[in-house]
Amino acid sequence: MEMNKKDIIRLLEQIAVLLELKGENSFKIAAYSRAAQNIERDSRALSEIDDFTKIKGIGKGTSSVIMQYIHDGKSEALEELKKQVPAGLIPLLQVPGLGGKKLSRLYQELNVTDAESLREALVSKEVEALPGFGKKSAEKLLASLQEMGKRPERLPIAVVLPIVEKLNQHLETIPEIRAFSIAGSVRRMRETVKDIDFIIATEQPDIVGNKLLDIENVKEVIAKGQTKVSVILAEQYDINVDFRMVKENEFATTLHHFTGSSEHNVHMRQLAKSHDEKISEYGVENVASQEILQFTDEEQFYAHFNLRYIPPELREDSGEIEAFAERKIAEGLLHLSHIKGDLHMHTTWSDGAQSLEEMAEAARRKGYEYIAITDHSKFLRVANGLDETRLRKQKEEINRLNERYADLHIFSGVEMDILPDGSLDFSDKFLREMDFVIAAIHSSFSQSQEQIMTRLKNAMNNPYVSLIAHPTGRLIGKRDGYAIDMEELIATAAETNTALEINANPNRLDLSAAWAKKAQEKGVVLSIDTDAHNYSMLEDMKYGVATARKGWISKNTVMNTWTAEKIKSFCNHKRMIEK
DNA sequence: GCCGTTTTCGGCCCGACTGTTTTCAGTCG
Repeated sequence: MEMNKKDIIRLLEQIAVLLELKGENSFKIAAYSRAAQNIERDSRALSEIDDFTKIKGIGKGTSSVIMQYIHDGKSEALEELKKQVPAGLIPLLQVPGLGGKKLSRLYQELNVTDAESLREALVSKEVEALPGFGKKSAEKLLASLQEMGKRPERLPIAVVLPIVEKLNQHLETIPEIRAFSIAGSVRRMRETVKDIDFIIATEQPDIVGNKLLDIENVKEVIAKGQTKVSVILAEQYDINVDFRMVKENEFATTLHHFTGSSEHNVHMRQLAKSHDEKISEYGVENVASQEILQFTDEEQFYAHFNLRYIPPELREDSGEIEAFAERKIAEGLLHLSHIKGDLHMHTTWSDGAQSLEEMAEAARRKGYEYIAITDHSKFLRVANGLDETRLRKQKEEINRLNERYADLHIFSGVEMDILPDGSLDFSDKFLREMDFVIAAIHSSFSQSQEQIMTRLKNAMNNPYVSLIAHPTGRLIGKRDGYAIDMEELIATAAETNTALEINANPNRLDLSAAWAKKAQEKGVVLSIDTDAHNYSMLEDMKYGVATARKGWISKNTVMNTWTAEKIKSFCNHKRMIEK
């Protein structure tokens, strides 16, 4: 069996979960998950790693487990654990209130092996008779067992962002709030999130706490105290929202703490510890003097540790703490204010809601220097795709607008379909008339990887195609996208001078942060575009930028931070060399 | 299980909360 890194990572993670269920020493468990993490983070392919013990966090033990797995195609350590721990216990780790230790005891003493046998043991009151458990915990467990499976464990960020927006507006109206901020994985711009966290600075937690309960769609109040209000909102799905209330001088450290990731926090705390300091959500304590330092904002907090401000998107403990000790990386990182235009949007000519002129006016109001109008091509009938005649007509209108605007340049573009047979929707002869050609797949998603790659490579090898839109076709939490060999796509993009898109629509975020990072490493140019079908979708740019930042993308990599002139020469360059 | 100018043992991030306990273990973020 051909083994890859993902297999190794899965092996180590499986071992960690099974050890947890055995109630093993938590540091041993952590050692396996850390090993998995560090392998994932290592940019080398499996075949390029000759000595695993050279990777941090991997010693003799883990290394020999890995080597045996690679050599034999199976792992004795894993098989042994699987014999000791029933597979049905694994999903039960997700039940709130159940960790490895308790589950392990339920298995050993009551022979609980899956959700059904747990339910039986709860109903028959065997669980509450067990020392360390009790009536109350049994009731809670039964309740959360019923809730399980009613909704996906993590929600796509696109589902959550509008709710966060609504909460932001509600918090704005409470005068007793001195400052507030979203925290948690939403602030870090993870693709999926479990709950919503807000940090609130206030001197009047009682009043604020009451006003928080006025939020629309509160279905249940889980907790309401001096420091924390926790509610469940009944939105499209039920979602848990935690509000943490602290004093103003604790706000920065609390925000940092609850923004996470927990791996980032652990690393920061290790750093502090090496200076004889202790980080908690309330401040940084000097262990010797017991003096507690507080900060007016996160910038100061990081500065205390001689670090540049690390943006939330990067806080995943993937090397950011070392990197932001340097000025260079912090300053090269992309920022929303660097974006000069949007190179992918639709109008009423195809399936957009606003006219060409309306979209142009909206872009001017945003202060953009340029946009590309990229309506669908003729193949996409359902979207009223444009043929050659209509595109030429549209170009006339664009020319008229370009004459009128001194402050905005409009590229006459098209989002051209890559057809199922691998051909393109327009001839080279016609494409030459267009300023900016995007190619994209909108059909036959279920083709083999070979067919999909042939289509994409045909498009990238075309001298007039400057950009591949939403390269994987995924919809987060809804659709995986087509079968694609990303390494090959990135290599071809680099070879052919074709840019790849980070589609900013929060349902897509395609390329993902991780792939965008790989693409940048290989020298591929990126474009961050909203694919807007109406005014308000132009505002999605911030999510695209956040995704790029999560992938450590620097300003220079992104073509829509360039001048219009530079974009023109990028497109022309490809046309020249490939003629 | 990993790690080490306090190196072969004894740590490993910190604090709150909960329920079960007479002083704490387990879970969570």
